[in-house]
Amino acid sequence: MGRVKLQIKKIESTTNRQVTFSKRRNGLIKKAYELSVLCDVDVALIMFSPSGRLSVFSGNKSLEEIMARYLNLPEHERGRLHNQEYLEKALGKLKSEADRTNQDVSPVSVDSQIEEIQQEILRYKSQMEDMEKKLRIYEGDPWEINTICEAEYREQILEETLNQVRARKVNLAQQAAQVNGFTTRSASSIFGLVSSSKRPRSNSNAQFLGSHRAYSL
Amino acid sequence: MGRVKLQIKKIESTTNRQVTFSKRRNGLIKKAYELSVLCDVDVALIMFSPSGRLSVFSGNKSLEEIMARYLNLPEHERGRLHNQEYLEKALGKLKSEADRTNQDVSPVSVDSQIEEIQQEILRYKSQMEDMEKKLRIYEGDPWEINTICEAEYREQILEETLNQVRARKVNLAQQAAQVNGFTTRSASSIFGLVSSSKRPRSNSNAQFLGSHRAYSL
DNA sequence: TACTAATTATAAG
DNA sequence: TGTTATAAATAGT
Repeated sequence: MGRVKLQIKKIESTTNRQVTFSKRRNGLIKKAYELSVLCDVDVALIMFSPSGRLSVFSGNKSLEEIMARYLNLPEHERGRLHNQEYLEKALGKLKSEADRTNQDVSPVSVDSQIEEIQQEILRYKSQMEDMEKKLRIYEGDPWEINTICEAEYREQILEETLNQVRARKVNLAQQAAQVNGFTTRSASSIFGLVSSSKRPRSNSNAQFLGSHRAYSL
Repeated sequence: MGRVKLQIKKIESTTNRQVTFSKRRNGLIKKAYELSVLCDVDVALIMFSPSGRLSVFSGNKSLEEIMARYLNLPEHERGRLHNQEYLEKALGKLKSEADRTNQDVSPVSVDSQIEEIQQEILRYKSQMEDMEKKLRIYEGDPWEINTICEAEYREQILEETLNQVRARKVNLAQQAAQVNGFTTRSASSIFGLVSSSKRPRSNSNAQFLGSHRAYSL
């Protein structure tokens, strides 16, 4: 779509590429959004421009949730052939090309756009409900727990978190002790010392897979 | 694009929804592909249909690579506000459009509707920020805590919550024991016994119990 | 699945 | 950034 038909290959002109990126990125996100709403599909979309700039979209479920779901899939279900499938289809289509005629006129239905936005708000709502659910684990009234099993589940999560926080406290205390021991260091080196304290390597990507860990806020 | 303008909301007819999904899914993948080539962008796209069927696209880099890059980003760079960004842009467009076409039929004040919606979005935004702040206490990465004081604060809250949950567990266990001791009771009276167990006056972190109670789950 | 009318996206300016 | 002519996507059939 545009004044001329564009070949699908890297746009050489940098500025042109940037402009096109900006436009198409918005278009892609819009399409992803429409698909997620129209067809009730969970969509996750991540884009990294060459300059490293990140763009992201996800539907009602969070990006992390969708990625976790993908990662938890059995290997064979996340086959690597999807792109190829598409490319082959595209090639086939390429073989049978036809042309058409166009007409214009483009009335704008503000109302429908409003509805669109209202839908978006609904999605916000559902995101919030997600967070509510998570928050309930921590802040929810314990007296509303009705099974021992549920109580133990909450207990376990809380214990885990508590242990982590305690570990961090110890870690911070150690750092403080070290800093006290070397007061001749320049402020900058002290700061470097403090901020560079390493966190233990998170094993595997398990950290992303746990339900309540999915959000790191 | 089609014979009629389609409202962006879930398509009710199942078959219709499936057809639309199939078409738009291909369209979206094609767009993603074009963007990745034209602009040399890494794109990752994951879709889960309601029936659980997976569709996937990624550019030259693998999906896993892109996801890993995303997940390794500093927390604050993957904020949850991208949708909002889109939303606000859409609103802005809407407004200017309404202004441009305000000479034709517009019985209901479109502007006021928009303002209303904007207010609602702001409300959501601030509520979500609130919740995120709270959630951070529990789920926030402990390794981002930078002062012992803060660690102790979190520790205290977690301990309190944990104690409450444990108390509730004990309470539930006692109830279970009682029920076992009186199996001749009618089911209804047992149920009454369980649900009527009194809670001690909630102490301490009642401060948190306000906002999220508004929602029932 | 293929067609076509109508909508939507976007390349160029 | 906003506009316009044209290409592309797609809803209904």
